[in-house]
Amino acid sequence: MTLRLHNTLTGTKDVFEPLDDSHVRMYTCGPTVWNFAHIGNLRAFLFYDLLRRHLQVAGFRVTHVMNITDIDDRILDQAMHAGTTIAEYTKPYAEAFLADMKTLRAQPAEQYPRATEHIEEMIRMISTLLERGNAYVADGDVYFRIASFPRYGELSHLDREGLRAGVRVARGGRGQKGSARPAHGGEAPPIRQDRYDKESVSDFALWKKSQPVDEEIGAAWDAPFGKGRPGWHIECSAMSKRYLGDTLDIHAGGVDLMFPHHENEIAQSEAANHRQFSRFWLHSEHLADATGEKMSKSAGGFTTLRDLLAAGHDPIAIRFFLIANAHYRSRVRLSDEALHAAGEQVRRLQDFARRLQQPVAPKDGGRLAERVAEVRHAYREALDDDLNLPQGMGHVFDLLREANAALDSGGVGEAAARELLLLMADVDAHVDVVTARDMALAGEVEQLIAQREAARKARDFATADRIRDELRARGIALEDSKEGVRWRRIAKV
RNA sequence: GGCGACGUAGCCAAGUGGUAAGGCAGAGGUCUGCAAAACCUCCAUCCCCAGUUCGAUUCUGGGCGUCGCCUCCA
Repeated sequence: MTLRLHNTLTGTKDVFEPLDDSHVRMYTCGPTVWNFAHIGNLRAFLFYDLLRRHLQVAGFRVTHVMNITDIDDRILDQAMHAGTTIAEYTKPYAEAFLADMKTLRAQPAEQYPRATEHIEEMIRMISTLLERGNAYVADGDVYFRIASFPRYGELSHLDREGLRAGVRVARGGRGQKGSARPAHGGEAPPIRQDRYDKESVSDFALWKKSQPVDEEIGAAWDAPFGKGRPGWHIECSAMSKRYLGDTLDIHAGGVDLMFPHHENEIAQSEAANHRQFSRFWLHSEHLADATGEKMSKSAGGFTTLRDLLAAGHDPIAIRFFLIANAHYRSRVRLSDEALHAAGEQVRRLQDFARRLQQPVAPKDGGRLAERVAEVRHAYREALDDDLNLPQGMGHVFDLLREANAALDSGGVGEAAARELLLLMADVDAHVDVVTARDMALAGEVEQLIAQREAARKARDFATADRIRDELRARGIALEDSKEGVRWRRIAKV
C-alpha cells in the first residue's frame, strides 16, 4: 500500500517516503501560550495526531516535535499588563495545552521544545545568517534579507512583486474584524509594530532589540548583536534543527501559517543550512465558528475545549468530530448538531465493539468474514489517500450495519468475529475512541441490575421501571437484549 | 486590488465522466412487558447558465454566493 500526502510544496498528492527508510522526522507548529487553545487550534493539533498515528500504522517510526511558543508580542503585552514575568504568565496556559491534548487523547509528541529554552540555538542560527549576508542589523534589530533568498514565496506561491508592494491592501466590502470582543482574557492586546527601518518592507525580524520593560518581565537575552528577544519565525527553524536535523520529512501546520511563517522558516533554514528544509509541507484547514467565519484567537470570540466540556459535550465526541467529521483539508463549521452526530457515531462504534465481546455463533453465515476483509482494505486505502478518514469511516459504518444484522440473526462465527475485532482495532488506531470509555462497572450498578432482573422475572414491572429510571437519572441507561442487560453512560437528563 | 478555496438532502459530509458513500435529524415497520439498542423501508438528480461529450454532479467558460491568505493567527 502506498501512502500519499498532499504536499503544499508541489500542490499535488505525492507518494510519501521518509529520507531514512523507516524513520519519519516530523515537526508541527504548536500553540502560542498566551491564552487557552481554542477548538480551531485543537483541530490542527489533532490533525497532527491523526497524521502521526497513520504514519505508525503505515509502519514508520515517528519522531514528532511540536513547539510551544512561550515568547511573542501578545505574551509580552499580557505579562506586562499582569505585572509578572513571561515565564509565570505562560505557565498555566502551557499546562492547559498539554492537559487539553490529553483530554482529547492525542498521542504525546516526542518533544515539546519551548522557545525560551532554545535561545542559544536561535542566536547561533542568526549569527550564521549574518555571516552569510542573509541578515543584517538595523538599529539593534536583526532582519532577514529576503532579497538574498530568490526562492522566497515558493511555498505559498505568492508573487514577490506583490509582496514588495508591501502594505496589506484593505479588502473591499468586508467588515472590520478587530471590533469583535474576545470571549476570554479580556481585550486582545495591541500588536506591536515592527519598526520600519529595514531595507525592504517584507524583510522580517529575526531578533528584536530589548526595550527596558522586557528585562523586567524576563524577555531579554544577551546576544552578539545586542540584547533582545527572538522574532517569531526563528524558533521553529532553530528547534527543528536541534531535534530533527537540517532536513525534515514533514512539516505541518494550519493554513494560516503558510504565509508568512512557513515561508520565513524555509528562508531562514535553507539560507543557514544550505539543505532543503522540509520535503513535505502539510496544511490543515480552518475550523469555522457558527457564523461560518474562521475562529481566531485575536480577532473575535472563540470557543475553548473547556467551553464545550462545560456545555456537556463528551471529549471523545469532540475528538471524533474534529478528526473524522470532515477531511483535514476542508473547512469545517462547529455546531452542536455536528457534535451530537459525532457523539452518536462514537456510541455506535462502542456499542458494536461491545457486542463483539459476546459469544459467537458456531459458524459464520454468508460471506461476512470476506466482507470485513474488504472493508479493512478499503479503510486502509482511504487513510493512505491523504488521510481520508471521513471516507474510511463511511466504509466502516456501512459494514457495521451488515455486521449488526448478522449479529441479530446469530450469523457471526469465529472467523468473522476475529476479522471484525481486527477492523475495530484498525479504526481505533486512528480515532482512539472505541475502547476509550470507562469500562469499570460500579458494583452498585450491577447489583441494581440484578434486583431489576429479579423484579422482571416476577413480572413486577413497576419496581423494574423504577430502578431503570433511577439509573437513568444518574446517567446510566439500560438496554434489555437477548444476550442480557447492557448498560452505558449517557448524558444526565 | 492580487492569489486561492469552496457551494452535494433539514443538518454534517465522502465521492466519481456513466445516472450520488456514511452519520445526525425525521417518518413508517420488525423485535420487546414497556423502553432502549439493533435491523428493515422511506427521505438529493449534486448553486445557476452555456459549452465539450454518446453521457457531467464530476471537464471548460461565464455568473451568483460563501470563505481564506496578502506579514497577529492552528
